[in-house]
Amino acid sequence: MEGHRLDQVFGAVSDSTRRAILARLASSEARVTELAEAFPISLNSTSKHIRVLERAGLVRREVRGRDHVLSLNAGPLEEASAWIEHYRRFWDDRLAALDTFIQTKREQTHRRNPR
Amino acid sequence: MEGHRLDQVFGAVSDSTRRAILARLASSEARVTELAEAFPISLNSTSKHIRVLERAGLVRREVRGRDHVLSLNAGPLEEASAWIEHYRRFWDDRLAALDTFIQTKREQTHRRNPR
DNA sequence: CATACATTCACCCACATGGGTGAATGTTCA
DNA sequence: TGAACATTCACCCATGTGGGTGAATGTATG
Repeated sequence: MEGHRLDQVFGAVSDSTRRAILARLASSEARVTELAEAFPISLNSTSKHIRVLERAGLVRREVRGRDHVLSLNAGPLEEASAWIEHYRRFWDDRLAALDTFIQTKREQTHRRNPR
Repeated sequence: MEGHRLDQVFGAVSDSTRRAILARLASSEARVTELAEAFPISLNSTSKHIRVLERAGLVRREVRGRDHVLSLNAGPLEEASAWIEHYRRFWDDRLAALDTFIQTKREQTHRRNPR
């Protein structure tokens, strides 16, 4: 089955630690160690999470000497957003149709039992 | 780390087979076997995928005799959408700020080197 | 009742992942 | 150069998952 990129993006944000990392990076860029200190997991675990986010294109890395500075890149969320919105639109339409149906039913009932 | 529901929703849609199942269910409800026939995986694999989608609340099951009829429930995508939109908004703001910055820089340059 | 059909359950396998520890590598700086 | 620091690499472990097969369960129907 195709869809490699969406797999990675959705997979990356399906972990709450990684979502927290993204939230942290939204306020400002940070080093790996800084991120590790902000969460109750080891430095190495943090490093792995960052790699997952990087693979999905959601985090960019700039090596400055011995520091690796991470920053948020929300670009890849574009496609994910489009995918979700498609279903939300479908859903809204479906709810609207249901509403129309109920409305019609009610009118029919009124016609059959007037007041 | 909290965030259980988003984990399940994002995790569910991070697999392209499951996204295909959702796409199929968007056109009409279907039985487990019907879905299994539509994809190059076994009936049992399909059943497992459906369970994942059900756990995330994206698919509802109605048992009619010996048939289990699945239907799409896009409701849980609401929260997922909100999460993504938050970052997209951040991203748009950031791009706008960058644009303003470039604009300002350009004006400064013009002031320094007038025509 | 007996049979066919729909679905799940109970396993198996290979592989990814989220967590950890300790060592290796690379960079800064006194 | 040598020491301190930042990060990754190479492992280990438990668990989940995507795939499979074969048996068990439950329902419909001749």
